[in-house]
Amino acid sequence: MAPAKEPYYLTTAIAYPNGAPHIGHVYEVIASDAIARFHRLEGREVRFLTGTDEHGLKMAQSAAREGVTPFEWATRNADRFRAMDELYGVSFDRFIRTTDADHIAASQELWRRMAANGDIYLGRYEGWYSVRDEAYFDEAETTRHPDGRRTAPSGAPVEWVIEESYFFRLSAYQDRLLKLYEDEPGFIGPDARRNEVLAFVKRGLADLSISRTTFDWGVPVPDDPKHVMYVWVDALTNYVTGTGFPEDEDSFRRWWPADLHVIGKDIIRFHTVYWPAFLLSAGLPTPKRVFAHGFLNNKGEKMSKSVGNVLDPFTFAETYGVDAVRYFLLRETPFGQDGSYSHEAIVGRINADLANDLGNLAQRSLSMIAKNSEGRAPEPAAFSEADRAMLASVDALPGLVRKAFDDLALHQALSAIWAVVAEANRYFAGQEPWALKKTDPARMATVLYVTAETVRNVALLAQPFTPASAAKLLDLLGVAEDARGFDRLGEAGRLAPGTAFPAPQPVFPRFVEPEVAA
RNA sequence: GGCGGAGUAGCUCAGCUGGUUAGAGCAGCGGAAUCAUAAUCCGCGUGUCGGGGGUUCGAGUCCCUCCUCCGCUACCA
Repeated sequence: MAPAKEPYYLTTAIAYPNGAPHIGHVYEVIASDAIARFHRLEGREVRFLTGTDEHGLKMAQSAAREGVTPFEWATRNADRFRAMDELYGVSFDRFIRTTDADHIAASQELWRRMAANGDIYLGRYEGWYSVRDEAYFDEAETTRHPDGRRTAPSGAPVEWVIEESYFFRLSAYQDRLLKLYEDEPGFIGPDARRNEVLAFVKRGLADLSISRTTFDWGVPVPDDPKHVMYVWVDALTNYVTGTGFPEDEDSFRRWWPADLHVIGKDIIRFHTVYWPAFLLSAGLPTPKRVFAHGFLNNKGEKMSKSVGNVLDPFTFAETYGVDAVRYFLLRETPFGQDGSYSHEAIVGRINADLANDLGNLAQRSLSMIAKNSEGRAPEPAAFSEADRAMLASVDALPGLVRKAFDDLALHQALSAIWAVVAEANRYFAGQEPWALKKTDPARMATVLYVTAETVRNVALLAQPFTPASAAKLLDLLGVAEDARGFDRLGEAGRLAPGTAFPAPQPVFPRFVEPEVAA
């Protein structure tokens, strides 16, 4: 029996369900999903958490506008996020909602521990407050108009508000945070983001206002229910709630600290400054890694509702197919950098990489096997130099893919896999099995075997990225469902000659432009 | 302003601690093949490596300077 492997716990950021999900949400969850699937295929026990962040003034305001309770409003939208996750094959283990009872309990427990450590005190927060923005602004940020009105950068009116508020003694954590960044250089990725955070913390930290009294849609502060927690305190806590904290201690100890938080680049500070400080204060371990992905642009332009170029994930999947979208988003953009979407780009990837390179490679080799090998895995003769070179490239792949996942360079994993697909097409064309059919059938069988074995390995490694299509490919190769883990890569799982294959059928369809109505 | 990142073929980008004729994919052009989802394979690039200066036997790769773009510069997330 293989030695037990370390469990792996990863999370996405939780989405603020104050509207419909957009393609940026898809990007984050499928990248996280690929990582989760990768580790499961490696034989690790994985826990994958995603969900929604449902408190805060904006949710309450939207609900009021819709004439429903905040919880009803949150539920309506959370359901759409969950439906989107399910549509895209996101293999989460729990979809957490910050309105879940156990989460509210966990948030209050974390608060109590921070308070017990002397890091929470009651103070007063005052400043120029914009109700619409739900934010305070520095005086310098506001604009004073000739008629005496004062407005926020957004144009929303601001008023001078004095609010009783609990504060978190963030200022006390500067040195400990800097030590954390130094001791664990991989804590923040990519490196450029790490530099930003480092610079930010070195400038000095002020205490953080962590409660509100101006609205009540939030987690009540323990022993002082006229305060609700600042949304981020409660939101960040979801990551420990997801492990069973504080009730289920065994589960908590098993999964915490998280191996990875996948987040957008806009919320780095919350995850790499506030969150570890909260945890240190509460006496809990800090997560091992926080990785910030970039944003997706539409043809180089920011997506925004006002520009009207926001992509609807449901339409997107319907147009191109779930696996095609997953492949495109993870292949086209180096993970951690901003990416760009365009119809031409995605169609190029679908047709060139998926349909032509891999889909057609599978189809041309499998249909020859169907016709010339009785639909069974061929019996190879002695391997030639070319065969050995092909298989050597195949067997080198797992190492490259593992390295790429270690670095969270998902695009490099795909690039390495598809380099082998390209090599296989060269190998196949060079060996000309269709000509060998007449001159040297044994040799033909060997070439077909090597090609099928190559496709098997490629399909195994493609599972984290295009799970449904990879499964179809493995079905076509007669690979049993319990023989699809990464322990079957290479020699350990070589196709057994004589294995029956079902009739081949295309796995990756070409994208054909719809007829334009005249 | 300060800190950080980036500027390499039409497009998207690789190029680690300086070293033979600067690479890949896509697009384009020409050819081959016909097993295959008209897919595949082979061949074809005179690129001021943002500008200028410098160090060096030798720089896309180091130093200086200038230009352009982007991110961060706290309590909106």
